[in-house]
Amino acid sequence: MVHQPYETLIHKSEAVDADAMVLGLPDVCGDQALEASACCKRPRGRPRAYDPDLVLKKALHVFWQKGFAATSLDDLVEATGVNRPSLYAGFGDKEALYLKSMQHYRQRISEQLDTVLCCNGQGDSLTTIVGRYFDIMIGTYTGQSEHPLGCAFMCTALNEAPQHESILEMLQNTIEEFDVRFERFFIDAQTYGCLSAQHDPKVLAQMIGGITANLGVRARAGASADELRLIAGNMTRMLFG
Amino acid sequence: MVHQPYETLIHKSEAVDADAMVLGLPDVCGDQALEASACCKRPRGRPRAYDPDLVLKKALHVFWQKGFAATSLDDLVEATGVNRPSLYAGFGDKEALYLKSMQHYRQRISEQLDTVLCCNGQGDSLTTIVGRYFDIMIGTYTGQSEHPLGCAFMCTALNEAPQHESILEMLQNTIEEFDVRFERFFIDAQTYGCLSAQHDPKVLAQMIGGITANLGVRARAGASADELRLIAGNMTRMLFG
DNA sequence: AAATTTTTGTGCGAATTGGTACAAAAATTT
DNA sequence: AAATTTTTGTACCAATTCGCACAAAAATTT
Repeated sequence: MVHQPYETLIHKSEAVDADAMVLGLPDVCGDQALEASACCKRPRGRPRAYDPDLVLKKALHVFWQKGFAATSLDDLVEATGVNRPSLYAGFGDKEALYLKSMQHYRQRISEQLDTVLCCNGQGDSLTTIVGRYFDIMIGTYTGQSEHPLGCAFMCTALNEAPQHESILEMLQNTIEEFDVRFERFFIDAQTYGCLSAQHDPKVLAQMIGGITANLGVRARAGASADELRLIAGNMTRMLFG
Repeated sequence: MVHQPYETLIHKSEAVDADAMVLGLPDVCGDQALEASACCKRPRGRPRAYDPDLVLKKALHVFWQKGFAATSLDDLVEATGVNRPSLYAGFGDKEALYLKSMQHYRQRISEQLDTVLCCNGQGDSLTTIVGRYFDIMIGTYTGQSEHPLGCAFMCTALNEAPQHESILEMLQNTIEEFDVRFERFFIDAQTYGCLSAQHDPKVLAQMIGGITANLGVRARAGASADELRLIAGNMTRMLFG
């Protein structure tokens, strides 16, 4: 079996990558992937000349800047330093590579949020925690380039959603994950007495989503991190202050 | 002077179209455009076989669905029924046509909002007016196709902004116009006693922007008009109720 | 009716696109 | 060392891309 990224062939139109992330599956589909993750012993054939995670990071940056459709394989080859057939063998076609890059992005943010978004009633106040959350998002929205790139999901995935079933599903999963995460957070906050029972956690979560969306949009339109922090602060104060 | 859409050649990287809309200039650049708008007498050459506004509307629909980059001129020719050189002569290149289509979209919404977004203290309550605003937006976000297309600006213009100066500027203008409009609305509401002086109109306007963004995103991800109305209602109640 | 002006429509062409065939290379296994 | 397995790199292909040249068509003006 050579040059057959079977993973993408099978799961193409399912919410693979979301599940893959949850299950911790590798996001490379070459033949070396399985054995490499199963055991530390080096696999059989010629070793891969690139670091898959680094490639995904670099690919993400191109997609983030130019969008999915306007990013050519030549762009990706140039940015990653990996030539075309290797990209193909390792990650599947352009769409699969995009999905994996976006999962990379999603997971990176997800891990950051894990360290911050936790309310057990003993740590900082709700507004402090939410403020920290916004700082993280503002950081990713403005810190990728000299020109702020905004939210990768809203700025690139939304555009493709109607034409690419798999991207639409990833988008839906991401929104759902976001909602659930914040709903749980606010429920916890209520049980630990950090938030009055008057508030509806679901609605608050959607509110956070709206503010986040606002920040992501304004960043892409050129707003600086300082401007965004000001906006986020105003919003947070209005909601909880 | 034949087949020279001079308008686009000159103003390419300025915020033409935004100004053009404000000034009421025509969004066709063929040679018949000027005289046709100046006087009702028919211009000199062969008459145009298409209705410019209808073409923009049809072009918008394609851009809205597929995004700017993934929309080919063949798509546009097929959707509008106007062949390639005529599109070119009438509207300029693909980017110019996209900009004009988006201005069409923006103006259409703007006119709808004019009829609703007015607070003189004698009509309906603030929540009623805001509710009507959201109904309009939800209508445009879900009413263009069997599958909801979301917000055309967020879903397509955001994607292109870093690569196309003119699209970025249009985006900035649109955001600015939105903010100003709602800030004024809330200031009026305060002067007429419909809104307590505690609220900051600027922050409230950004809040509305956030909620709107949220709706636009969720629509593109497949949310129905009913779901969106529920969300908008919850948000509105949290802010003003 | 001839001249002029503008739009239309066919058809093309240079460039770019995504994807792949195939042999060489680099590792492990026997 | 020979065989096997996997990745790499060159080169290429068919399809599509955007934009335009040029003549025919349809109107007004002289």
